[in-house]
Amino acid sequence: MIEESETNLHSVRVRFAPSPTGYLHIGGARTALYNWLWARKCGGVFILRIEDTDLERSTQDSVQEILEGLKWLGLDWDEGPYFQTQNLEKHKEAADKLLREGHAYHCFCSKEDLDKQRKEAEAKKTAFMYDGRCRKLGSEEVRHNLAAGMSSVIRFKVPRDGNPLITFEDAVYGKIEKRAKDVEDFVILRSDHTPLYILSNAVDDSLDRITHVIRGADGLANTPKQILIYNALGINPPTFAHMPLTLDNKKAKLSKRVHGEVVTISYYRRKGFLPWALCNFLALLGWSSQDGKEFFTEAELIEAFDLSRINRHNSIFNYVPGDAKNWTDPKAIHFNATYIRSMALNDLVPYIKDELKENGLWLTDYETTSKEWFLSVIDLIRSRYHVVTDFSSKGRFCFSDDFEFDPKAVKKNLCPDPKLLDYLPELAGELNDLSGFDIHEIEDVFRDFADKKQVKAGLLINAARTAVSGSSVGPGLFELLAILGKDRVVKRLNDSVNVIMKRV
RNA sequence: GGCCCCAUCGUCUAAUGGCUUAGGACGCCAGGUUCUCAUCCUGGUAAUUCGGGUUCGAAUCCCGGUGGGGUCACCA
Repeated sequence: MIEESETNLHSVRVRFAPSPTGYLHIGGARTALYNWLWARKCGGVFILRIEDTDLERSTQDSVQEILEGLKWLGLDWDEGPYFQTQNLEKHKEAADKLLREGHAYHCFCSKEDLDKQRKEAEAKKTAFMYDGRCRKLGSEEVRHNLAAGMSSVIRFKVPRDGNPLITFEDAVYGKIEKRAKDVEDFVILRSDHTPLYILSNAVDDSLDRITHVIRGADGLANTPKQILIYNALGINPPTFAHMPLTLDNKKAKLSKRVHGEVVTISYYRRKGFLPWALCNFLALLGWSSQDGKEFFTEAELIEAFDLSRINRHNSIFNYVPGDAKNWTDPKAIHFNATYIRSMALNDLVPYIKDELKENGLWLTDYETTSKEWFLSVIDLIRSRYHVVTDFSSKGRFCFSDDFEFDPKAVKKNLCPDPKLLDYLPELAGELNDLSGFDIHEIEDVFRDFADKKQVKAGLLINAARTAVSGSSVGPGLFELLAILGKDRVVKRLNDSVNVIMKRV
C-alpha cells in the first residue's frame, strides 16, 4: 500500500480537492486556478479529487456544480475526478499501520466526557487539549476494553519526548514551526472506524503522488499534524504552498450563506462574464507578476506564474452589497469589460452567439451571409458593454425590431420639440431617397436638414438615436444608422411618431 | 483564550537596506475629444499600523504594542 512515495521533482502532480457540500465559489476557483497554473507551467498533472467523506453534507448536485464550474472556467483536469470515499479502506489500513507501529492508540474516552471538559475549560478561559490519558493504557487493558465492546477512537500519538519542533518549509510562507506540545493527540479514526479528513487527505495525497499541495491558508494550522502523519508513515511529505485567503470587505471569510450568489462561479456565468476574464482577475488576488503586467493570455499567465510570488496577506474581495453598477468587485468588472472591448472579435463571438440564442435573437445568417455585418455591429457597440448579457439587453435593438423605449430617453430626446413629429418622417423620406447609405451621405442629410429648418443638428441627432435604439446613449449616430441599414432606419423614424403620440 | 500567520493608497498590489519627493492598476474627481454615452488621451486624489532598536541609510532587518485573519470537533 503506502510505501515510499515516488516524488519526482520533474513530474509535478497537484490536485484540487473540494468537498462537495456547496457551490464552487470564488475562493475554490482561485485555488483550482493556482493549482492548474502550476501544473501547466511545470508540464505536470492536475488532478481533481472530490473529498466526499462527509456523507451527510455531500451532494451529487454539488459535484455537478463543481465540475461544470471548472469546465466553464477552462480549468481542465488530467486525472479524476477521484472520490475520496473510494479510498476508505486505504485510509483504515494506514490507521492500522500507525496503530501497529506504535504511532497511534485506542482512546476509550467518551465524546460526552470530552465535550464536557472542553466546555469547562472554555468557561475558565483556559485552553483545552486532550490530556492523552488513554495513551498510558496497558495492552492488557486495551484488549480487555475492546473485548468488552467498549467504544473507542484511534488517536495519533504526537511525539512528546523532548518537546520536538515540527517544522516545514512552505513555498509561500517560508519556514513554519510548531511545538509538539501545542498539538494534541488528534483523532484519526472514528469509533465507527471511518477515517477523518486529516488522515484521509494525507493518505490520498501520498496515494495520488501529489508533489505540491497548493491550498488555502486555512490549511496552514493543521499542516503540522499532517507532517506528523507523513513522518510516522515513512512518507516524504509534499511541498506545501498555502495561499492567502480572500475575505469580504468586513474581513470575514467569503461564504454563500452570508454573501449570496455573488461568491459563486455560476453567478458570473449567468451575469455575462467571460471565463478567462474571471480567471485573470482571480489570479491577481494574491499573486502579481514580476513586471506589473495585469492582462494575460492563458499562455502568458502560465509562463509568468510562480508560487514564490504569491503574497502572504489576505486580500479583500471588494464587493459592496446594494451597489447596482458595481454588483461585484469593480476591478473584476473592469477586467471583463476590457476583454469584451479589446479581444479578437472572433474569440468574442461565440459568447455573444450563446447569449443571443438564449434570448431568441440569433440568426444563422450571422455566421454566413451576414457575418461581416454582424461583426461590425459587435465592434460598434462593445466598447460600451461590461458583460456579455449587455448584448442581448442594451444591444437588443441591433438584432430585433421589438425593443423597449426608455421613457426618460423618449421624454428627453423625442418630446422636447413638437416639430419633431414632422421632422422625423421628413428625415425618413430624405434618407429613403439616398442612392447609397454610407456615413457621409447620412450625415449630410442631417446637417442640411438642420440648416434648412434652422434647428440645431443635435436635436435631430439625439431624436433619431432614440427613435432607432430606444435609448439616449449609444454609438455615434451616423455610424449607427449606416449599420442598421436604410430599411430599418426609415421604418423606425416613421414609427417614432407613434411613440411620441403615445407619450403625449 | 492557546497556538500559527499577516500588516503599503478605499480596493488589488510593486518596491527583497540606498536608484523612492513610495511605483502601477481599479475606483473616484477634473480637463480634452464629441451628436449622447462609452472608448481613448491628460492631469488629480490617496498609503508604508504605532513605539523602540540595528545601520551612514529602514516600507524593507530585530524586539514590543496594537489591529486583522486562520486554527484549536468522533466537519472537510
